[in-house]
Amino acid sequence: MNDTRPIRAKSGTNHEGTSAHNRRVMIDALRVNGALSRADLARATRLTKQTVSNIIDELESDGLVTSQQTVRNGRGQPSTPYALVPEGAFAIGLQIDRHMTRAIAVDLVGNVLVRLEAKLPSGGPTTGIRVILDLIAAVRRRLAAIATQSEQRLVGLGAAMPGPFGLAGNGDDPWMMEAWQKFPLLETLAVGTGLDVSIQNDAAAATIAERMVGAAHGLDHAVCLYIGYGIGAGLILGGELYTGANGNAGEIGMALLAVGGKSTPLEHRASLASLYQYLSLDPADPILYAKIHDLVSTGDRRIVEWVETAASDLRWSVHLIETVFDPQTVILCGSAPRILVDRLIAAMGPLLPSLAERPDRTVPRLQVGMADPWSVALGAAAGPISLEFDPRYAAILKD
Amino acid sequence: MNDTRPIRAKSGTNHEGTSAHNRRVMIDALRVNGALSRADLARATRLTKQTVSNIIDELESDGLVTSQQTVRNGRGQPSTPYALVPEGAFAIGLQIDRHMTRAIAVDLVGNVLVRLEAKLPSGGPTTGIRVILDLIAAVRRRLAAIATQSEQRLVGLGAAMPGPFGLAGNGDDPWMMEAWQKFPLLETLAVGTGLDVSIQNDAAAATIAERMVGAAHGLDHAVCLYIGYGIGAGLILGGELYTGANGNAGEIGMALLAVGGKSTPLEHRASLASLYQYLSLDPADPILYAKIHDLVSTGDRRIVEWVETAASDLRWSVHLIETVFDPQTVILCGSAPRILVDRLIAAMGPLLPSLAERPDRTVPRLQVGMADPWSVALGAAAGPISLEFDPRYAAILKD
DNA sequence: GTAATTAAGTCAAGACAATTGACTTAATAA
DNA sequence: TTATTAAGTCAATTGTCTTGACTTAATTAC
Repeated sequence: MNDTRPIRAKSGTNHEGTSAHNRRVMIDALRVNGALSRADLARATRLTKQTVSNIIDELESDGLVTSQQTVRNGRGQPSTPYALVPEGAFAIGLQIDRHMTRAIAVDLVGNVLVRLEAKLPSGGPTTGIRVILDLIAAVRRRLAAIATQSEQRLVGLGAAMPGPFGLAGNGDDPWMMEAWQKFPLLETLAVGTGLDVSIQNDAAAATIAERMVGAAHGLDHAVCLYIGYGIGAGLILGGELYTGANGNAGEIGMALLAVGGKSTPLEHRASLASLYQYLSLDPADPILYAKIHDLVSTGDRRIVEWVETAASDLRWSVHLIETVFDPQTVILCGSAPRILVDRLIAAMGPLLPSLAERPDRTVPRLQVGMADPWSVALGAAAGPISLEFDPRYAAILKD
Repeated sequence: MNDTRPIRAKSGTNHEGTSAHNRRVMIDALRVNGALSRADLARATRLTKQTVSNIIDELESDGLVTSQQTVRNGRGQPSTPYALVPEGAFAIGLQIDRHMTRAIAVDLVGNVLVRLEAKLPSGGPTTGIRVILDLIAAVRRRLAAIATQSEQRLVGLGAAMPGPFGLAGNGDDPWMMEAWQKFPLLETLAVGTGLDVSIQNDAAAATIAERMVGAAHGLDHAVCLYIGYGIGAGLILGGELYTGANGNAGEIGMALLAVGGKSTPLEHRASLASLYQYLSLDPADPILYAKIHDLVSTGDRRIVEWVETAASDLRWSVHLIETVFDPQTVILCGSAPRILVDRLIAAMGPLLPSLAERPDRTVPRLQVGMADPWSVALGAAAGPISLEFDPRYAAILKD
C-alpha cells in the first residue's frame, strides 16, 4: 500500500525558464559572433524584434551588454550593435595540482585579470586548504583593486583537480591526490569563500577554456585531448560539457592500448608522468618546464624517443575519439610546455584514416589548443561563467 | 561592408516551447513510472497541481492518457491515477539490412502490433525501394485493420540501416549497402509514404528500443553495444540519444584493437560478419540463425573459439566504453541469436577492473538487452515516438 | 459517532513573458 | 524629391503557468 518508491521524472518549466534561456541565448550569440544588432539577434534566435529589444534593455541595465557606434548597412535605419561588457561578470578559478595550486580571476569574456600560484605543502588537504583559501582571498583582493564592482559581480568559484572521482585509491600517490579527492572540497571552499563552488577534473576545465576563448569557440561537438600529469579528454557534446553519470566521462587515461593480457593504460605512455619517469625527472622540480623546454629544443634523444611512442599512442587516441564521438574536431591541449605539444602534433601526422575524413569538413581533424600551465585554472574560472550564462537544457528546467 | 557571414546562435523559446516541454515531461513520467496521479505528477515535475491538471485534461482529450480506478492512499481524497493509452499513437519502423528488409508497427508504449519482412532483391536501391514501399504499405494496412485510428495517429516512419553515413565506400560490399547509403532514402520514403521520416544507424535504433521497453528504460546515461552484421554502440547521454556531429557517434566497429602497425578493427573480430567468415557460413542463408543456434547448443568447437576471442575483445570494448562515457550501465544487445549473446555475456565475465566499479552502483555494469532479429526494426519504430513525445532540449526551442 | 486532520483536486483571478501589428526613424535608391 | 527598405518602439493581446481559496473524500482521534 504505502509503496514509497521514488517517482523519477524530468522537471517541468515555466515563464522564468523561458526568459532565462532567452537571456542566455542572447549572451551566447554575442560571445560567438561578436557585436550584433537587435535585429540580427532577432533573426538569429528566431525571437521577435520586440522580445529581443526587451531582453537587451534588461541586459544593458544589468551591465552585461553595451551598445556600440551605430553602423549604416545600406538602406534602412542604421543598426546599433551590442557587445558583451567584459566587466559584467567575474569568476575565480582554482587549480589544485599535485604540488602546486593556482588561482585566477577572469571576466565575462574570458580575459585573465589576476593570476597567482602557491606551493602546496605536503600533508594533503588538512594543511593545504589554508594555503588555498589564502590564495583565493589574495586573488579577490587584487581583482577588487582592478575592478571596483568585482565582488558584487562574482558569479562563482570553479575548482579543477585531477580525476577520476569516487574511486578507491591504489596507494602509489606521493602527492596525496587521493586524499584531496576524498576531502569535502566543495563544501569547505563554499564555506571558506562564501561563493558558489563547482568542481571538475582538469581535462574538463581545459575544455571549458578552449570553448570560451580557444579552438572550440562556437563548436557544439568537440573533444579536447588534455595532456597533463595524466591524460584525459574533455567532451563538448551537443553544445554542452558532458561529464557522464559520475563526472568521470572522458577519463581515457585508463583506456587500454591493446586487447588481452599485457595491455598498458594510455596514461603510462602518453602523459607527462610517463615523460618524467622516462627521463628520470623530478615532477616537483620548480624549473621542470624550463628543463623540458631545453631538452626539447636541443633535440635530446630520449625526448625524441618518448615523443615518438607518445605520438603513436595519441594518433590511436585521436582515431578512437573520432570513431566513438564523431566530433567536428579534436583539440590537443595540455599543461605541458608549448614546444612539447607542438612536437607531439608534428609527430602525430599523418593521422590514421577514419570516418572523420569527410569531404564536407571545414575544421581540421586535429588542432592545437592551449598549452600553458595556466589553462586548467583558466578553464576552472570559465566554469562558473559558463554555468551562469551559457544556454543549457538544465537552465530552462525548474530548480 | 556587406559582410554576410552567417550568424550562429541557439534558438530562443516561448510559451509554446514551455507547454510542449511540460506535455512531454508528463508523458515521460507516465512511461517511466507507470500510472501516476495528478498530485504525483505535480510533485515529480515540480509544476503546480493546477498546471498538471490542465495538461492532463488536454492529454486525456487528445486520447494519450486515461484515468484508472481511484485508489485510497490513506488520509485524504483518493487519487486518480492516469496511464498512457497504448492506442494514443503509432509509428512504423523500417530496417534495411543487407539482404532483408523488415517493417514493424508499434504503439505509444512500444507494443509491436504488426511485423512483416521481405527479401531485398540484389541491385540495390533502384529495385529495392519498390519492395520497401510495398512492405510499408502492407504494414499500414494490417495496422489499420487492428486499430481504427491508426492512420490519423501515425507519428512517423523511422528507418534504420547499417552506418556509418557519409563515408566513401571501400568496394568490398556485395549487398550494396554503400549504394543504399548514398541513395536519397529519407526523401524517397517521405514522398512515397507521406510520413515524417527519420533515419538512424542500426545500433542507435536498437538503443532506442532498449530505452523504450528494454534494459535502458528510465536510464539517462547508458551505452548499448550492438552486435549485428557489424558492431556499433548506441549512446544515451544525458537522457537523449547522442549521434555526434555527423550521425556517426558510436560507430566503434572501426576502433582499433591495438596501437601500432598491425592493428585490427574491432569489427573484424567481434561481429556476426566475423563469425560467418570464421565458420564459412553464407550470410544470405535464410535459416542462418537456426544453424547458428544449433552450432552453439551442440558446443561446436569453432563457435567456442570464436566466442572466446570475441568475448575478449568485447571485454575490452566494455572497459573502453566505461572509461570514455562513464555510463550507468552497458547493455549488450544485437540481432544475433539470443543463445549466442548469452554465451558471449557468460564468456565476458569477469569484466576488467575499471572506474565503473563503484561502491554506490545500483545497476549491473553489464546487462543483456534484446537479442532478436526484430530489435532494430522495433527501435526504428520507437524513434518517431521518441521524437514526438520524449522531453528533449531541441523540443523546447523554436523551429 | 462526531470532529479534526490530511490529501487530491478544482475554480477563478493574477502574473509573466512572448507576440502582434501599427508606427517612427533614418538610411539608400530611383 | 520621393519611394523603398530596414531598425527599432509602442501599446494591446495572447498563451501558459502560478496563486490562494475552496471542495471533496478519505483516515485518525476523541
